[in-house]
Amino acid sequence: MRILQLHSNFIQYKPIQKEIAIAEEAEKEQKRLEEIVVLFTAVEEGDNEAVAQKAIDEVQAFLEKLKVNRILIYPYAHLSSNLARPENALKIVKAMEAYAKKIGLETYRAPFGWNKQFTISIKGHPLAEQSRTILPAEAEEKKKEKVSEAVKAQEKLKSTWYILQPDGKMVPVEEFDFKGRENLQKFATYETSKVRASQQAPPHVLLMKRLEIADYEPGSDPGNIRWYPKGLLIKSLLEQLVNAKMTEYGAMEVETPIMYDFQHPSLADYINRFPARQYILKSENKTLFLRFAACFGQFLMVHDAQFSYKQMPLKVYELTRYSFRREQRGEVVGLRRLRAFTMPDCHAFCTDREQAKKEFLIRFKLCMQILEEIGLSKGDYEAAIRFSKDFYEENKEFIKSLVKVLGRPALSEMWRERFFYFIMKWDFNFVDNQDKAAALSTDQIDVENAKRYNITYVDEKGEKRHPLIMHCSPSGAIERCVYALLEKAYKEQQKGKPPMLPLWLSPTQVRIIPMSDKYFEHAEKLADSLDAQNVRVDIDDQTFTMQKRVREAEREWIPYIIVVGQKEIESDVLPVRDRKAGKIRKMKLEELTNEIEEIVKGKPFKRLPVPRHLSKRPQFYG
RNA sequence: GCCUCGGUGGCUCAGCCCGGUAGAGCGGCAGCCUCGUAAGCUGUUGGCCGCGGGUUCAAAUCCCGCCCGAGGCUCCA
Repeated sequence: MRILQLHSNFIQYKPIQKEIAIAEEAEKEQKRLEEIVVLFTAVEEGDNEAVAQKAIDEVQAFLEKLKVNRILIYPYAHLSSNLARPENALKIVKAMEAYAKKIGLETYRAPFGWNKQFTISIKGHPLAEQSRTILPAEAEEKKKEKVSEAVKAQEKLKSTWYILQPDGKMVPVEEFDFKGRENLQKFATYETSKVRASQQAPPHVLLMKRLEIADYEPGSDPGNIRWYPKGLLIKSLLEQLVNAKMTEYGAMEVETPIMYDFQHPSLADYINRFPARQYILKSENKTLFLRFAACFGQFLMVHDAQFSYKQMPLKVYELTRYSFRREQRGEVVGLRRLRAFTMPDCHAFCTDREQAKKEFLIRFKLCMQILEEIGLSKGDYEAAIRFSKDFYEENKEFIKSLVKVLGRPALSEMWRERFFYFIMKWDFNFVDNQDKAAALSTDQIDVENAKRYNITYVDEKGEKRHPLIMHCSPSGAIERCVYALLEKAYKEQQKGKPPMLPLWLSPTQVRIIPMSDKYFEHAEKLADSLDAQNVRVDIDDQTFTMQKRVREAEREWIPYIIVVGQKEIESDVLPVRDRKAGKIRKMKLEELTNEIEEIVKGKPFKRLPVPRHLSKRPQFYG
C-alpha cells in the first residue's frame, strides 16, 4: 500500500463520474473539509486487512505529532503501478476507514471508483508532506530473510580468541592472566566484547586544535580535516619517514588515480567483496568512486606489467593522499577515524606461500621498527594476529615465530572459515585514553585478488601463474599516527609527566625569549646559529612579560626554551629550560645543537613552517 | 543509519527551565610596563545566539525539520 499523506488547511472535492463498474454510490456534490490530514491511498496487490490497520497505526502515530485528529481517506490509484484488483482495494479502503473510526479518529472518506475534481491547500511546515509504503507481513518476512542470510554469512566469521605467548603457547583469552599486561587486556576487551568505558571526548581532539595541528573543516564533509602549518609539518615529516623506510625496504613508489570507473569489470567485482562505503562521483555520463585504498591502482598497474619469478617478491608502494571512506556519522572522530586519510599502502607480489611467509616476517619487523621511529614504542601498541583455522593448523611454527619477534603476548583471532580475501593478517593497535583501539600497521596475505585482477607472473617453467599478494600499511594512516602520538602525550600527562611530541616532530624545537627588546639582536644571532645547524628555532618577540612567554612556550610543548638577557650577552652559557628533564640546564650553544642532532639523527628534517618571530604569526586557533 | 547530549563574539563558556535591551574570561587591537623562568596594568574591538520553518504583539529562550560536533549503538580489509 502506498499513501501520500498531506497536512492540509483545507481540501474540497467533487465526484464527477464513475470510472469503473463497481464504483460506490455517491452524490455529485462538492465537499469541503478543513484542518485535516488527507491520505491519498493506493491499494496494491497482496495488501490485506493487517496492512490497512498498520497503515492507520502509522498515520495515527504521526497525527499525534501534528496534534490533528481528523483524516480523509482518498482513494488514489496513481501512486502505484502494482495495483490490487478494484474489489479488493475497496474492501481494504473500507477496512482502513472502519479501523480508523474504531481507534477514535474523526474519519472521512472520498468515494471509490470515481473521477473526482479537487482543490487542496497544503500547510508549509516540513512535516506536512509524507509518503509511506506499507508492506504485507509476508513481504516483511522476505526482507528479514535477506538480513538473516547476511547473518548466516557472518557465521563463517565466528572467531575464537586466544593470547599467543612468545614461548609459543596459545591460551584462550578468558584463561589468560593479564597481570602486568593491562594494555593488552584493554585491547582484548575492546576486540572481543566491544565494551567502551568512555564518557568524555577523546583528548587528542582538543590537543590537535590547541596545538594548531589540525581542525575540523565545516566547509567540507565530516572526517575531512584541515591541517595548519605546524600540523602539516608533523604530517609531512611522518610521510617522509615512511616513504624513506619503504624505499629502503626495496618497494617502488608509484602514484595512481584517486577516482575509478564503477564499470571497470575487475573493480565492480572487487567492490562487492569490499563492503566499505564509497564517495560516489557523477561526471558526464560516468559514475566514478573515490578510492578507499591503493589496491586497485596498483593491481591494475601490475596487471599490465611483465615480470617473472626472478623479480619477485615484487614490491610496489604508494602513499595515498587521500584514501576515502564514507564512514557512518557516528564513527568519524577527530584524527582517529576519518573519511579522507593518508594511507601508505605497500603490496608485495610473491610466488608461493614460502616466499610470502618469509617476506611477511621481514615486513613484520620493518613495521615494528617504523612505529618505533615514529615515536610509538613497544609499550604503546598491542598486536593482533588473525588467521583461519586451516591456516593455523598448517603454519603453527610460522605464527609462533611472529610472536617471538614481537617479544610479548599478542591477541589472536581464529576464524572458523576463511571469510575475507586473505588467509591471515596481523595488526598493531594503539589503545587510547578511552580504552578504544585503533589499528596502525597491518599486513595481510591475499589469496583471491591476483585471480580477480588477472595478475600473472612467469614461473621457472615458463608458465603463467597467479602470485600471492600481501597488503601492508607500514604505519597505518598518517593522521592516525598523529592521533596516537597526541593520545600518548596525554597519557604521559595523566601520569604527571610533561606531555611532548618527539623532538624530530616538534614544530618549534628551540624557543628563544629575549628579556626585553634590548636583547633582540643577541637572540637573532643565537637563532641564526641554531638555524644553520638545522634546528627549528623561533623567537618570542612579543611585548609580554617573560613569565607569560615562558608559560606560552610550555603550553606549546616546546622541548627547549632559552631566556636571553644581560647575563647571556656577557657569557656563552645559556639557561636551557629542558622540558623532558623538567629543569633548567646550563649549556653552551654547541652542546645543545649536538644533543639535538644526536636525538634526531636519521630522521627527516623540514624547516620551521611559520615565521621565526611570534609577532609575525597569525593565530589559527584560540 | 539509530539513540542521548550539545552548537551563543576568534577560543572556552554563562543566559534557555519560567519568551521582553545578548553577558563573562581568554584572544585581537591601542597605550603604559622593559621584566630572570607557567598568566603585569588600563582602555577598546568584536555577535544572522548553527541553518530553515512554525507559534507569539515579541523567540538565543517554546515547537518542527535539517546541518555540524561529542558519547553510546552499529560499522570498521
